Amino acid sequence: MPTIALVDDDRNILTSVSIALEAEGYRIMTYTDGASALDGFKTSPPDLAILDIKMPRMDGMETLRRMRQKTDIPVIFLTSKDEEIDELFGLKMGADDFIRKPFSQRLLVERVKAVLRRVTPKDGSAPKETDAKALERGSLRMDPERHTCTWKNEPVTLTVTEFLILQALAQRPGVVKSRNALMDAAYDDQVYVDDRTIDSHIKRLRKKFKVVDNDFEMIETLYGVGYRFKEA
Amino acid sequence: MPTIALVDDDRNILTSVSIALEAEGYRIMTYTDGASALDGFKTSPPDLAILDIKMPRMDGMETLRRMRQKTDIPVIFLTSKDEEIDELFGLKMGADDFIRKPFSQRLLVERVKAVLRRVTPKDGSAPKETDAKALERGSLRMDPERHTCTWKNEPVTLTVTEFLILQALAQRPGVVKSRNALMDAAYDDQVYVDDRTIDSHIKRLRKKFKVVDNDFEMIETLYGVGYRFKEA
DNA sequence: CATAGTTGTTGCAGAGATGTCACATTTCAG
DNA sequence: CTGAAATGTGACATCTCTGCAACAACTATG
Repeated sequence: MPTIALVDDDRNILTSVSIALEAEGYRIMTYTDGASALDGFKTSPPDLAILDIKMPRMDGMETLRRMRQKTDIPVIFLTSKDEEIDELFGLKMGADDFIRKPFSQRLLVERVKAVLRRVTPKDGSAPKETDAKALERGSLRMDPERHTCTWKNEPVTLTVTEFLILQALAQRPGVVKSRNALMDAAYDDQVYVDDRTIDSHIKRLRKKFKVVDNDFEMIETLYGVGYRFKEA
Repeated sequence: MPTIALVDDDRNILTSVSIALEAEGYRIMTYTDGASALDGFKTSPPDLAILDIKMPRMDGMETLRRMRQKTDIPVIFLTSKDEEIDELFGLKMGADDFIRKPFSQRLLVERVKAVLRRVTPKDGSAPKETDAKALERGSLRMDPERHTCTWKNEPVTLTVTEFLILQALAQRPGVVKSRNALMDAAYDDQVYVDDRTIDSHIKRLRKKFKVVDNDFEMIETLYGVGYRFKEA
């Protein structure tokens, strides 16, 4: 069963929503502020996060922004009536849904199900690692639809293979990808190339980024393991 | 009679619009969220989809985004007064029309008819891609109804195929279209032509535009990916 | 039926991308 | 510290993709 993270400074909401969702069989993790939530996500990332948009210390927006630097965990925002403006911004940040307070338990459960259904294809098809979704990781931006890539707003021209490899790396910053994993990301199944080929592409990627930023060091090498995109 | 899919979380709208459109003789399918709509489209694709842009907010956009990866079913968005910004975004995503809430039944029916008229050639042949709405992208103007095309107010005479291909490209500036995507746009389903054929048409398009503007460079080639119309 | 216009295909040359190799350099275990 | 293994790097041959032009088939039209 999917795990759902609940982030809200209002403990009443925390408990009531927990009960409602647990009744549906979901596993719930609760946090009272964005910072600790982000912390918790590191060790045990949920399948879905429900964020209160208005929290002390770090609000929902900021929490989402930081989350998006590392993952694509779907997010549902809890908003008040008078926070409509934020929704537009949230949309841009990659929020998946909004629920206006006050809300019924039933509505919430429905929305949660809807988002999860959308994100997880129910048929047994392998969850596509490489989504056609635009990516933003710190100063890196990639848009598969447009086949564009920018670093610190400077355009970087990548070839198809380079694009796919970088995408696979940037998808999960801080996570090591073996050369085989990168091959899977860049080539059709049944196509096998030498390990060292990946090295070449990494070399070319680094080179291209150094042109626009001489201090570019985002692609790290893990001796004997693979490569990873540096965590923000 | 054409089938129209209606996607909105507000059941009042769902029923009232259904009634209005059914009165015109259309077959209606209703969904309360984007996910189930996409699901339904798989088995029975409609001729037109009307999406509420903020079912939950993201859902309209996201639904369209996912639709556009597979089909070119025309889409009309329902938006609120204060969502002007979204229209720009929606246009980028490839929406065909927008209707502001609140709207009259008569207006809605009119728009639906207009979009369907453009998209569906009067004979029973399969609807091609191409939203037949007049298009204006920077200095480019295309009017499918009149089959006219101008660049910087200078007329450019295009053949049917050329027109369709350019239209597909200009529809979403900055977005790469693979040769296959362009074929889908220009030909009936099940018609396959050589990749190089697209190249030929691109060549002819470029040539024709160069006649009126020697510096015309709007059609970009992306090695190994496809073509794209330069973003404004 | 003739003609002008349109369209799909083909071949080729040039440009670009890619995989591999050889060699330099780094890392790591012992 | 030392050697083996892994990685960085530049060069290069190969392969792929694209632009172009020519051509033949096809279509519409009168």
